[in-house]
Amino acid sequence: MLDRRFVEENPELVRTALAARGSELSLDALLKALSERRDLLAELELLQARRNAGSKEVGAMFKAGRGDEAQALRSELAELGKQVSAGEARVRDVEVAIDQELLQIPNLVAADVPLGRDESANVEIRTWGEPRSFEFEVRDHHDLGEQLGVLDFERGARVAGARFTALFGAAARLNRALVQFMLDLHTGEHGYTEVLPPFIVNDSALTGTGQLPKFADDLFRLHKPDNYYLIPTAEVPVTNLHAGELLSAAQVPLRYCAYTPCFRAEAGSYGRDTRGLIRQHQFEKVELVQLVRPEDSEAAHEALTAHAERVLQLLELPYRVVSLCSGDIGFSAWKCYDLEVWLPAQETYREISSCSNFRDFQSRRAGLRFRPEPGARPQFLHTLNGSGLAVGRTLVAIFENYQSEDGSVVIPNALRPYMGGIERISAAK
RNA sequence: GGAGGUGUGGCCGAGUGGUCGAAGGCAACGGUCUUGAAAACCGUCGAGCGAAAGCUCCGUAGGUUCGAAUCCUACCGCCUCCGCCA
Repeated sequence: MLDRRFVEENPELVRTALAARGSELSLDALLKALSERRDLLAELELLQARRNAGSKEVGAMFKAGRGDEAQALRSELAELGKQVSAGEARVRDVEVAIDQELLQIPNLVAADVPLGRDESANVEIRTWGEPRSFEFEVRDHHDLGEQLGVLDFERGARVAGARFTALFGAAARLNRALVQFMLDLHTGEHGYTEVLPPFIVNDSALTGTGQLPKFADDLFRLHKPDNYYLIPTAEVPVTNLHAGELLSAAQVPLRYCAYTPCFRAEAGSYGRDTRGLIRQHQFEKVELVQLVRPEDSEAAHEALTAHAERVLQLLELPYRVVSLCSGDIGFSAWKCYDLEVWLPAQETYREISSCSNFRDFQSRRAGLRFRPEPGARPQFLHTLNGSGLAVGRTLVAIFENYQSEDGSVVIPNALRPYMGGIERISAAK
C-alpha cells in the first residue's frame, strides 16, 4: 500500500507509475475521498471537542451537587452526541472507501526498473554457467521421469486432477534432498533462521502481502472457515509473522528461511505449460524472507538474490538473472530479479526464483514497524523475499541438464550427501 | 464440539461509567554519584492525525449513554476443564 499522503501530494507521479505498469486504474475516486475525509474530519473534531468539554462539565456539576443544571446541559448535549455519531459514521464510510481504493494500487517501481509492457522488455543482467552441449537427442523431464518410473503424471491426476503429480522412489528422494540441501545452505552459510510456518493463512495475512484483494482467483480458498486459504507461497505466512508488531532496533534485520508446499489455482494460465512439472497446482519451495531497515533494503536485495543464485551455482546449473520490467513486475514489488535456469529440452531459460524488494509496501499493509533508535519515531520496515529455490523446477532442471544418453539422470555432487548413496537415477529393471 | 475464564503502552500489570491516555513495576534513554562500571538516586519515556487548539486509539466491529478501558452484542485470539483426535 502506498502512503495515502504521498498519493495525495503526488498524484501525477502515481499516475505515471501506474501507466508504466500498464494499469488503467483511476485515482479520481481516491483523491476525492481523501479531500472529503479531510473536510469531514475537521467538522467532526470540532463537534467532538464540544461534546467532550460539555460532558466533562456535566460530570463536574453532578459532583458539585448542581443536579438540575447538569440535567439541563445533559439534554442539550444529547443532540450533539447524535451529531457526533453521525459524523463518525460518515468518516468511517469514507475511510473504508479510501482503503478499498488504496489496496488496489500497485507499488511504485525503482528508477532502474526497465520500462516495458511485458516480459519481452525484461533486461538480462548476467548469466552464469555454460549450457551443456549434448551429442544425443535430449529428452524433457516429463519423458525422462516417466521412463524412469519416478514421475507419475497420470496417477497424480487420478487422485487430484490436472497439474498434480506423484513422485516415486528416487525422484521423491531427490525432492527431499533438494529441500534439505537448500535449508542447510541458507541457515548454515547465509544466516537465515529456519521457520516452519502454517500452510494455511487467513485473509488478513494475504492482504498484508498483497495477494488480496486483487488476486483472489489465483488462490485456493477453503470452505469451512471461508477466510482461510492454502498458501500460494511461504512469503505470506512468513512476512506476516510479525504483522502489527513494533520491533526494537536490535531485532532488525530478520532473515527467515522456510520450506513449504505452495498451492496456486493458476486461473489465468489454462493452456500454458500443461506438460510436466513446470506449472503445478501444488509445488514446494524454500523461501527467503527478510525484514530490514529501509536504508539497507537495496543491498539486502542484491544479497538475497546472490543467496538464491548460490543454490544454482552449487548444483552447477546454468542460469541467468533478469530484471523484470515495469509491465511484468509483481503488484507489490518495487524491484524484482528473476533467476532463470537453463532447460535443454526447451532450449531456453525458465524462471526458477523471483527475488523482490517491496520496500515499505507490504509493511504498511501488514503493520511491520521498528524503532530505529530508542526514543525515535517508529518506521516501516522494508520487506524482501525470493525463492531459494522452487524445488519442483529445480528437479526439472536437474533431470534435463544431468541426463545421459541412456535416459538415466546423474545426481549433482552437492546433493550426493543427501541421497543415501544414490549417484544416478536409472530405470528399474 | 460443551463449560468457564481472559485480552490494557516495548514487556509485566492495576483500573469504582466522569480531570484515565490510563497507577505501579521492568526495560530503554538522559543525568547525579564513580577512575570506569554496577548499585542507588533524580528526570524522560505509547501510537496516529494536525501548524496549533484539538481529535482518535485500552483484541476487532457494532451498540447503550451527556460521557465507555469500564455496561451490552457479535466476532477473533489466548488459558483451564470435559469430549474427540494425530
